[in-house]
Amino acid sequence: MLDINYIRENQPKIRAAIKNKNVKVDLDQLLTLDEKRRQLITDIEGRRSEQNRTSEDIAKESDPKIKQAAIERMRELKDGLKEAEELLEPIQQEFNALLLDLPNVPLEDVPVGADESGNEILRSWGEPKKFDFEIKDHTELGETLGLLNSQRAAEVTGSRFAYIMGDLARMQFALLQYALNLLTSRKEIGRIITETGLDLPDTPFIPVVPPLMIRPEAFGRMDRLEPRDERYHIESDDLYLIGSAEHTLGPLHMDQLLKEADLPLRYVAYTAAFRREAGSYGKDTRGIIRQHQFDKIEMETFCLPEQSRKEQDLLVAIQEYFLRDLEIPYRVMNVCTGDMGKPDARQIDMECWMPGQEKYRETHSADLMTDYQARRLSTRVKRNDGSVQYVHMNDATALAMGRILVAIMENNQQSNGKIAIPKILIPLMGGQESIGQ
RNA sequence: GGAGAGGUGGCCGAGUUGGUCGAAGGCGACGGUCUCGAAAACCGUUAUAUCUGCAAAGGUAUCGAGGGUUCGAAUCCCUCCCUCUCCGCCA
Repeated sequence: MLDINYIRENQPKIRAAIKNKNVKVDLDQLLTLDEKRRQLITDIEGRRSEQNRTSEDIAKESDPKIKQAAIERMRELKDGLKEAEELLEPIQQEFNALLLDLPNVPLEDVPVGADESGNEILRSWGEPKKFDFEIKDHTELGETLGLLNSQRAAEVTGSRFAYIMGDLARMQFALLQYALNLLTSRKEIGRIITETGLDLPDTPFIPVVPPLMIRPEAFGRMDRLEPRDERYHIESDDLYLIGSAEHTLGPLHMDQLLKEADLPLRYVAYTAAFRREAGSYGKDTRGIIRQHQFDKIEMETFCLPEQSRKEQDLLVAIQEYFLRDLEIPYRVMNVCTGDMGKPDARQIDMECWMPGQEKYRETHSADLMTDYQARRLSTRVKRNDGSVQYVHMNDATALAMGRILVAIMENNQQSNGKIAIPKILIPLMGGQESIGQ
């Protein structure tokens, strides 16, 4: 949600954001309603003011005649007030709805574009691997080595589910251990900050095991309830399954007023993520690139407004650090206006090279929400000077298990059919160097 | 699932015979006195949102949410939501 004062004063910017993000919201209607709404509010508050004064007079007045006259006046005021309030209500409702529909405004360096093709490559690392043998994609590797069973999962649960088994399952836990070790270490975070040249506190991430279900209200306040088609809903309890740990990490501080000294707050969670993948029929039907359920390590941070941009850069730096450690070729994408999320002010994606598809595929995302979510959630910070501001929020993938496993499997496959375990994970897998006997 | 208690400001916590209660008190935070400095002590300040306004300032709303009674509601009535405790069940 945007600040109505900001909207009034920055109409060209908002118009551009609506257009570039390819959203349909009637800004003129919003502004008209705002005008009407404020007129009515001024009128109503004037009446209330008189009501309050008269009420005090009644309490103090001893002359029964005057008192009776005042009571009569109060009755009149009450009726007039009711009328005015009934006039305001529908206007306020439509106003609120339109306000919530407005997307966040992209930052200046976000490329303008209609869709994925407008995304900008910021940089890339590593070369797409060349193999001197016939390569397999992860599906084939997984089936051959007994690491994936989609057939059985389809029978037990349905399509887009899989059993991840054996050493691949062990690798998932090794990845978890590896990422958690790094993110919870003040020293490591400090090192990444220094190496990246960012001027930020070295606050480590607080590990969290959050709820996997969420109430519609909290979901809505995160602005993630829509598109509802994409969500799993448990009707008996009116709860939704989260599509990302972000969904229950973000509302961790809703309706709270934090202290400046509390920030930044950095959280990392490991959860399953549930997505219905409505409208993506036929896309990525093979393997585990696109699943209804996948495990993900997710970072979510709350910080001071003036630091949020750097904070996002830090999250991106961490993602790159992971991918380099894992020796996976990747590129960093500056996601364009038409492809980014509604609450995002800036979205950076990581794309990993997937030899099985001969393509870069999205594995990570880093979203800077500025104060857009915080305003809905009412997560504020009391600054040292006494002023109150909305915090800025960032969320970013640490490691999305399905896709990162795919990247490792396909990039590390060897001519003998085995999969080399990334060096960084070997100690976490008991010294084992490859998968497949 | 059964029974009970409760939801008040950054936090804790008074206030329920309806008016002068945005709300005592404590803690915290901030400013000051004292000190070389700090602690302690003492003095003072300290909610949020919104509307009008260039500002100064003022108005309005907010005691879980919504509705009702009343000239007037944190206080009374109704509905809903949430939390906690005990019992049952259970990893």
